[in-house]
Amino acid sequence: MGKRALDDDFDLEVSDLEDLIGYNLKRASIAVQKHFRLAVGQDGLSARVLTALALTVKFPNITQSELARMLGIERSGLVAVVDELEARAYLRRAPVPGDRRVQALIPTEAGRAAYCATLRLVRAHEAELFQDLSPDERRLLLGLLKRIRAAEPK
Amino acid sequence: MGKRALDDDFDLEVSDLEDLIGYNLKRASIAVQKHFRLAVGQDGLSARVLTALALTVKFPNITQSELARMLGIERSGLVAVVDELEARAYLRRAPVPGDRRVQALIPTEAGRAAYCATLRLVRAHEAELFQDLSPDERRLLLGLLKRIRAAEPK
DNA sequence: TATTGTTATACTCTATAACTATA
DNA sequence: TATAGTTATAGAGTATAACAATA
Repeated sequence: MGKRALDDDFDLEVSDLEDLIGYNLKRASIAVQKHFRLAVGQDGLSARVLTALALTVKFPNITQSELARMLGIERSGLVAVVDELEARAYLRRAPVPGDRRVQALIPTEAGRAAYCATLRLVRAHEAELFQDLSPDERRLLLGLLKRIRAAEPK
Repeated sequence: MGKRALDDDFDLEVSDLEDLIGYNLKRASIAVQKHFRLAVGQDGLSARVLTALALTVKFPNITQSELARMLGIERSGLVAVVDELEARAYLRRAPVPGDRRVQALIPTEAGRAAYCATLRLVRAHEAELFQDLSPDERRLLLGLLKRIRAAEPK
């Protein structure tokens, strides 16, 4: 057993999973999403459907390709999401004059209302879950997370 | 259109997805995991298999039920993980004298070496990915994430 | 040729329920 | 009856590849 092996053992002592940002990020994200599901309920929108609805409300007439790019998923994966939102009558696929390949996504009044209602639930859920973080700490955390997101590969 | 609707619109203006901690947490986590997979390579351990190996190295003779509880997943989901680690000869399932229901997980020398090597890759990946966060900022982030994890429901 | 939406398909991660062998 | 490990199965969520319609 040479110095190399000893160094390895030392590394094991002083640094493990709990010191990795990625590990803590994932566990924290899972914790928040569990709480999210409890907050929006059994029949509530899933996180990914909510984000799709949010972007449709924010950018009416967005196309599915644009939406997929913003969400960071493939076009193919978005079909089921838009199907669900259309089945709930929260948006409709509308033809675009001038390019018959494209379907514009247009939120309905019910869609906007559902978005506002769900967002209110989610804000309440975050207020409760993060109650022992001060406003300064929340702002700090948000800023750090955005900087990490900005370093995303590809 | 009464005051209620106007308030909703105002809320929409000042607060959207980008202000939610949960949304940023998930996107940041996805970004880090993408980078993680690039760092460990095609044949490298996945994050969940690495965490199982890490806990086996840290707590030799741990049982699968204990490991599942620590990882926050069901016993059933752990079987494939332990199968993979055993197939790689990184650990073995060993009978426990006194209770023939239990299988203790014992890391092999190759398992400890693989854990050290992978952890070194992961630390390099985090050092690169988080290079524009100062040491203070990283410590701060870790602390905030741990406090969020501590609030996990159930 | 390239792009949009779509289908088919598969893989990862996770959960629930039921089985077996023990205790 | 309760527990440990296991199997079978299903459901999200995602990705790749291919296709038809259109540009």
